Amino acid sequence: MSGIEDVALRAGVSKATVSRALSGRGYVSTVTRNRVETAANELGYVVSSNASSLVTGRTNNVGVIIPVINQWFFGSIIEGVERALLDRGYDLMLYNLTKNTEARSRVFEYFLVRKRVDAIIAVTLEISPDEATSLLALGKPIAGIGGPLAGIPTLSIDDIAAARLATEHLIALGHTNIMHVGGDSAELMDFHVHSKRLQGFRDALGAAGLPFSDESYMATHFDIPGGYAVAKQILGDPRRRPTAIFAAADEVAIGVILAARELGISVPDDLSVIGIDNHPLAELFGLTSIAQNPAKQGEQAVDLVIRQLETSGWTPPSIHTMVPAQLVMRSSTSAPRAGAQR
Amino acid sequence: MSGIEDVALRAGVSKATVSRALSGRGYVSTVTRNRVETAANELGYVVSSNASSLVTGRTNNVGVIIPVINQWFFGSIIEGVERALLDRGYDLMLYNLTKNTEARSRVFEYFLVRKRVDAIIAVTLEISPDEATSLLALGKPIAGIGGPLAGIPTLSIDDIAAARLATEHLIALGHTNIMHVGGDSAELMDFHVHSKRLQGFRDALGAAGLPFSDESYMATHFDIPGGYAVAKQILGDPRRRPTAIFAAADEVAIGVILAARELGISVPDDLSVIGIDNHPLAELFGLTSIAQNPAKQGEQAVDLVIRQLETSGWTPPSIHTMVPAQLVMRSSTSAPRAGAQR
DNA sequence: TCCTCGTCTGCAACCGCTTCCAGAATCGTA
DNA sequence: TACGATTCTGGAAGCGGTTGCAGACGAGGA
Repeated sequence: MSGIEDVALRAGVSKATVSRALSGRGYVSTVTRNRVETAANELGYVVSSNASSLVTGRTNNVGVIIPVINQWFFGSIIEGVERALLDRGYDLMLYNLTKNTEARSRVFEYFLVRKRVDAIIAVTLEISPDEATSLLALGKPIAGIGGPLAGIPTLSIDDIAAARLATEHLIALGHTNIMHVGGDSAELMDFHVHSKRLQGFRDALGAAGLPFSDESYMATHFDIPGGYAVAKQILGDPRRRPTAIFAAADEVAIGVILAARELGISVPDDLSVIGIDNHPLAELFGLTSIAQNPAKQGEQAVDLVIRQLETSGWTPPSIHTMVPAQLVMRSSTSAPRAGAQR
Repeated sequence: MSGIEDVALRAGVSKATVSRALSGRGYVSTVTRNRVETAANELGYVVSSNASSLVTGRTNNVGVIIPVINQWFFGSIIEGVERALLDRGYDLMLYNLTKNTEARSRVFEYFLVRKRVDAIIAVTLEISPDEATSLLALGKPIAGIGGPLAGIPTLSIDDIAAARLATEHLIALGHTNIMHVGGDSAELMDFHVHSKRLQGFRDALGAAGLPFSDESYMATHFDIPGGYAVAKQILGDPRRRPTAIFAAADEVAIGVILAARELGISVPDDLSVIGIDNHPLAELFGLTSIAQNPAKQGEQAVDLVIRQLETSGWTPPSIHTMVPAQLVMRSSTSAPRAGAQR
């Protein structure tokens, strides 16, 4: 492990010049730069990011706080963030923030604080006021996916609009008896999501003059088994069965489709199903969906914090940005069978 | 941002004593320690891990190199690794090593080298000899999940045994016409996996005196659509249809089940299906499987590197360790229908 | 010709902590 | 009482870089 001194010796220059040559800061003549570079290569020299960080105050790390890893939406975000960070020369430090309060407070009180990250990306964080305060108190660039979160710039699809879009699609097809299967608010996702998608659903129903009641909505886990379980209940009673179901996520929708198949209910002839996400499995199930792109949201969040880091003085508006989401039509939705309405 | 000097002043001691008091190394009287601690708390002091790393040479980071994030097996590993690392006071630096050669070499030549991690966990790495050399050259503790990998300790289930176990289960039920759907070797997984699971399949067939031919095996993508697509082919021709399919992964197996359902083939009456993983969705599909626990494998890998880091002189044997995998019986396998054999 | 300015380089002072070393204080025991 | 061992503390030297400052040099302008 050779140090900068060794390179300096070998190149016949001072440490300062080596530093300047290698980092590209300050004046260095071309010939000197080349000498330094070859010397560094020959020695296999690589700067100690610790030493460098110590004086510059920059770690070139970005912390990512995320509540779940093993789920399409979250995994995609991580992939997008990771790629974008590496492209810009930053490393990704991953913190899986579960509801486990012990590990949770440890992240806030211990890990994030030790001056190890330059910026933070918080993904669909259900955050307590205290936690928000500690985050802000770090004085570091932050961006959130999900939200809105007071005081920090966030981005996500417009959940209300997406839900409205999905519902309107069903209404436009002629459905009047539509149910919504949404997220359980105890789930570990930004709780706004669930209420907003429900809100969009209600808005669309209202705008079309369709009734909304307690029976129009059921909550479940945000995954395939969750959708399956609740659909088994909903579809079990033929007299109460809707002609269409809007699921708050594709995974839930797929569970619904599986349940319908098991019950001999044809999709879309007897039941139209629509979800949100455009999950990779949507194609296989012919699932009509509202597409969003979590990987891209990750990249955008990276842009937000990196730009803040690299253009001094610039601060993004602490505002919630809506990214677009479009309808992707497939075969799980169609006009209701004639006479199928109650 | 107060430094150690401020704490020293406030506590009326020297920097050296503050350092000792806070790190718990060396002699410090109880009363002094308390004074230092309250001073530190009052100032909200927290050590700069950079400065500390610079002198100790320890970063308290562990790098994780992983080819895929958004898949159950890999996501689970990350979860397990993350939890185990945080428990031990280490941070997780994530490197998603795709086949993209540019990003790939960047990880090897740039990121891993900058003295930013104390150890490395490599997950199912298809690694070139050059890359292996650079990894070893870092001189840092490494552990791998998957493998074996020359020169580094690795761990995984015994793929041959797991495949044999799965196949033997089918044979014990009375099946004689069994097909294997395995991974595409172009896939981004440790290629050993595919060939080993095929090997275990062949071994079991051979041991039972059953024939193996080109028609006994098909390769596909290691996911649900992959299993679905290939099963559509396999099951499309009733005369060639096996009575049982051993899929190399549960996701593939689920794709097979979905295809079978669509073709009106009853599982398990007309077709038994078994997979490997015990994926969370296995339950929903009643899928019999060989269970493995990737999160736990992640924890074990962490143990391997951390122990190496913390007990000086200790080096784990550069050996491949097999972790257990057991049969989980569900409803997707049964004896073949009488007379169903060719 | 002289001066100014931009380019290039080295010296040395840090960045914030850890740790070696030496000296002081306390303690146990001969 | 004396003395070695043990506990406790501070001074100071780094860890490996970056950067402000100043000096040297060549070129262009007055």
